[in-house]
Amino acid sequence: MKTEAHSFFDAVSSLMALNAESIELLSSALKRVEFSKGVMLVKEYTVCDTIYFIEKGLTRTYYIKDGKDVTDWLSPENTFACSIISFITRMPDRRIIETLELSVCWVLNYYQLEELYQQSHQIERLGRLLVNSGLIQLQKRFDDLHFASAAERYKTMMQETPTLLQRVPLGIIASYLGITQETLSRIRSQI
Amino acid sequence: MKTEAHSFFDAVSSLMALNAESIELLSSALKRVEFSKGVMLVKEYTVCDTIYFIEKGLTRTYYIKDGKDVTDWLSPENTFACSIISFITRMPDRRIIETLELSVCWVLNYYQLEELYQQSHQIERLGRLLVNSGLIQLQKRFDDLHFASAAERYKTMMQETPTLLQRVPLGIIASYLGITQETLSRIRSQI
DNA sequence: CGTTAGTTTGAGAGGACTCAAAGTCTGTGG
DNA sequence: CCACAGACTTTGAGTCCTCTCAAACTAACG
Repeated sequence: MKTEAHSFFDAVSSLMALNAESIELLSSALKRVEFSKGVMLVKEYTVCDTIYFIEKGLTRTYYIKDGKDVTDWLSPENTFACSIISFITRMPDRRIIETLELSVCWVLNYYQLEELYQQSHQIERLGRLLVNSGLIQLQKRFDDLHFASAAERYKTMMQETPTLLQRVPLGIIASYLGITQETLSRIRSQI
Repeated sequence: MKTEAHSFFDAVSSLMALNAESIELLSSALKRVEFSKGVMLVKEYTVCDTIYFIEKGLTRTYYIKDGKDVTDWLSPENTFACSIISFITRMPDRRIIETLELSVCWVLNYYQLEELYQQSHQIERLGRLLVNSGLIQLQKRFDDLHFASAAERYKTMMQETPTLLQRVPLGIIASYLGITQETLSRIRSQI
């Protein structure tokens, strides 16, 4: 048995309790990998075969729209990074994932995960619950973008993920919030 | 065995093949209900205990933000309607679901579904795949809202769901797209 | 045929954008 | 330990998109 992936199991324990067999199966599928800052984990227009659980560090998922850099998602420690549309549909996607800091990840391969789903009802359930929680997070960000002003969105982020604001460059935060960096700078100066 | 829920099984067949047992289990859990136009299926600030599969008709999910009506989701035939955050988290949510047309639905109760998940690995898998496809739809709308102009969003909708534009009042479409109805009216007059 | 729901049009205000330039911070090499 | 380069942030001016408020118009329904 490999080194136990503590942080991964800690994180998913809030969703459900796993029995020894499931832990064993997952442990042998999870691989620990370290990446230095600025490494591209998923390339543009490729099929994403990997889920990254971030034990330490930070990644961002972004794409290029009309020559401009759009930050889709930020994944700090104890969260997941994945080019989710590509992972699910098995089609290439424009999303790129890169590390913003030196990062330690537990990686899970698509085909291995599919096998685990076949073998284990419990892991299939865990998969469902993980997607559930992803859906909720996305829905919350969607609501925020839907009818909140730039300043409201920034305030939401100050409440929800204040640490990210200190670790991530302003331009990336701005794009994550759906505004320009000049606008964000001005919002910030008024608070 | 109850009347078979043809349209439901047709819709999910693209996700996976179900064996006879799963079909039997789901059939006995699904209940067919008709609602006239303008009926509230889920009330504001309640826990949503039901998934609605729309066989015929149309619902919208919306909430009131600062006294204004925000349309979150539209569910035409062969899609699902659910106050998803509430359904998953079991917490009350501001989202309201109402019918916009006379509608025929197959309804699935939260607790019955949980039982089915316990009993059947295959149904658990179906649940996971359904959430997957919900996540993809939401991600696409999120992308659209993130860095596309009002006109671009309208054009996307013309491509993706043109029939909705003819069935749903302009004010609701506008709010679904995250703009005011006056702006949408002006965009439309320029095309 | 009147009432209500839905849509369009107008004028003015304001938020966010673009382009441009000036600061500020930080790490590295001399 | 300083100086400089490159990355990041702020500030300014002008423009444009979208909003608000108000009013007129149109369609649908009982």
